[in-house]
Amino acid sequence: MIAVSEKNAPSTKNCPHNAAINCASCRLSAICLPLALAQDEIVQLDEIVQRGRPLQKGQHLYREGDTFTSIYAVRSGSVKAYSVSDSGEEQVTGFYLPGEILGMDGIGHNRYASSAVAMEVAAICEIPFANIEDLSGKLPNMQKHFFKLLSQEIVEDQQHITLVSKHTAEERIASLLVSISARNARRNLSPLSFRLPMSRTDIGNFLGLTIETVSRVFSRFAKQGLLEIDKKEVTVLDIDTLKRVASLGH
Amino acid sequence: MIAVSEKNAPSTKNCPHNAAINCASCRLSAICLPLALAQDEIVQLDEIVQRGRPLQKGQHLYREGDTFTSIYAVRSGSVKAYSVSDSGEEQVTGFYLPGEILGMDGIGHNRYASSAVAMEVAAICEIPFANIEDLSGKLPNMQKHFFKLLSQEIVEDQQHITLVSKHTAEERIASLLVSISARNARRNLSPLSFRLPMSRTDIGNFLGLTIETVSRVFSRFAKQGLLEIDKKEVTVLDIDTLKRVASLGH
DNA sequence: TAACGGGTTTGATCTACGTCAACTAGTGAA
DNA sequence: TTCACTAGTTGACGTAGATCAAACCCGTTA
Repeated sequence: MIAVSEKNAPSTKNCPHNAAINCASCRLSAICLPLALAQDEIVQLDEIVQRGRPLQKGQHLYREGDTFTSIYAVRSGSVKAYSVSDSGEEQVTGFYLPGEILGMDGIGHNRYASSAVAMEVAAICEIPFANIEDLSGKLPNMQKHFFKLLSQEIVEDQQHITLVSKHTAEERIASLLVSISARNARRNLSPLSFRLPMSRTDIGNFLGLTIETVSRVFSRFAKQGLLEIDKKEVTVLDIDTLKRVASLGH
Repeated sequence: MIAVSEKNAPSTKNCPHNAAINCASCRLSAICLPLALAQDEIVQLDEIVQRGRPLQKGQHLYREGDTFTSIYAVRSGSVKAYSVSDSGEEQVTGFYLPGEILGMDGIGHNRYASSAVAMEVAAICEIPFANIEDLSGKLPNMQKHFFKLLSQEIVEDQQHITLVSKHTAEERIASLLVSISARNARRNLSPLSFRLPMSRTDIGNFLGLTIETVSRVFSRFAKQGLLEIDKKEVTVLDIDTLKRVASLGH
């Protein structure tokens, strides 16, 4: 909500984080919401999308318990979602990169079930959910796409359950690296050389490991020649082995 | 698909598993799909619901990879869903009791992402998804309800991730027991005395534990006077402590 | 220049749970 | 009755990863 309420503020038009004026011309259109829509339908989507000024690192997009109003698409930068359980411990529930949608956990109870915070400067598109519901009633493509999106998130979460409940530390971390690599490839970025936007603490929390274990596994992978890692900068040297480790049962 | 294709076979009309002829008169209507619909809308839902002959224990409702056609509501008995990863190991993804909906993981890619098998004799309602999409386009209540259902499953899966990645064996098992107890209460069954429909193996798999650990924790809970357990028959003696253990951070 | 603080790495030790193995209790077949 | 088979329990022991503890790195501030 914060910092994304104003539409198309003139002063931000030339900022790289605001390059897209509309969905049709957005370079992410092939992987983001427009993906499933026809040309004329994208225009209708475009009318309900609100583009705000970029979030700074550490700024929240929404907080757990806030009244649910909108879902969000990442346009640039990256966002992490996390929830805090009754017992007070934090659980990182996801990392969101450009073209990815977050906030859908709020639909079920009209309150966000998690908080979302920028891990670096990030530009976000806000899409009010009431408008999505309207549009979904009119455009079968839109309805179908949202059913699919939600369902896919269920499947991904279930795969993540398998990952954290049945796989070793090495498999979990290889899996995360392969996932980020593939998501970069989708955006035509290098799948072998990239910067991890999240801290070791976030990685550990997301994967159900301690920060020390994360650090040790990175070191071990480097020693084995699978990758080079300098702080957050990763260069994958042997993606095939990494993929094998990632999908190894044990 | 198997065994649920024929509609209202006359021979099953008097079977207890076929007590409901329609959604409006079904004793689960308050917790199942009709929950969100108006009287006249339930009639429309009713027209697309297919009620089949009961599944026997061990029979599959659908299998991972099958073309997605329908979602299912449990009318009696119980069903477990599980998926098999590339690496071959099984992951139990959920247990479904009367009034609960399964199969929604198939929407995303037009194939079921898991298999569903009856854990005991079970009556199932099949609802073709194409009809749900049609109806959702016409009835905003229906669309809204399905968005909510899907979103709630996301939130539950994320809570399950927290459970298996951050909680001890005792907390996980207490949590499962409290969940089953609450779901029984919703159906006006005793929350303190019930039969677990699933095996120790299934419980362990679902919670990311071995069968031995499950067994030991049950024994420990019994020794501490929290419950009595005889094979699958559970009597909860101290639900408050059990709930405390279930939501304990550590 | 030093002092500070957050994020990260590395080593030493501990522990919850997994693994392996033996045993019990049903259940059903012949 | 015995045999076989499956599900569950219990005990002894091993281990992956947690915990505890130092130290390091690198901006920032004083």
